[in-house]
Amino acid sequence: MDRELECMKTTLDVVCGKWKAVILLKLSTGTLRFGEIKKSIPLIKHQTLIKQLKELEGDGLIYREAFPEVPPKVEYSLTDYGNELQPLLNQMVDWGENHVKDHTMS
Amino acid sequence: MDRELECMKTTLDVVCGKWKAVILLKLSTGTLRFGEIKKSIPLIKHQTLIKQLKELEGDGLIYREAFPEVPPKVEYSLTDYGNELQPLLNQMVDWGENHVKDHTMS
DNA sequence: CTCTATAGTACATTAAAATATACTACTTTT
DNA sequence: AAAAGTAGTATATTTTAATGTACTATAGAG
Repeated sequence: MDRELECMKTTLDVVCGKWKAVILLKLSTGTLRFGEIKKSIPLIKHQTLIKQLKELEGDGLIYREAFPEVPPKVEYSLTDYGNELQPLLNQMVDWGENHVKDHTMS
Repeated sequence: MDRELECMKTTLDVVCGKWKAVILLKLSTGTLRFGEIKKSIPLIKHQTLIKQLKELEGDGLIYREAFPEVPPKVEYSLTDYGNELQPLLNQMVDWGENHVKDHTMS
């Protein structure tokens, strides 16, 4: 088919959840616990975060490590695969930087 | 709030429709008619394309020019604003290039 | 003995996106 | 006179994504 289209679609499918790129961005500075991610993205809903983390893990972009403690402790970090997204993430921030205006969040 | 998050969200909201980035990519090589875009993205549905084009136009990323002919002729092209997305679009293709595998389209 | 803290699960509901189907306008071609 | 071609509109339906609410486990603090 159309190789370029196929490549674009691959990226699009992996990165374009409502908050996925934001989550990846947060993790790009290092490992974070579930609660830390949540706090750093105030508008994300609990269930939504859980779901997107699962999908990102399923796509091999992030790594999940659960510690057998009480209360539970779970750390998330980028895989090498996910790390390769960094230039893209930065580019996204850059474009937004120049075009964010009266953009209201939801 | 969090500036970086806000910028990322701006970009995410504008680019992340199911086919938006693909449409922008197609237009990045020049003006195309509605039917040409449609043919170049075989899996996109008629209504979906119409809707995404409208949203892209509403977001100021593409320009729509309708010619008063019969049958109708409508051309789409990137605005300057949309053109600034090119580095990002290329980056998306690049990442996909390295990670497209058994990716099945839908 | 009760309360707090964390990272979930389970289930129901709502909202949004995608899809399907049918129809339109007007000119040119057959 | 009928058919084809383009870029839509209108409407209904289905699919997917996002939310909301309630509940769980268990150690340590008080």
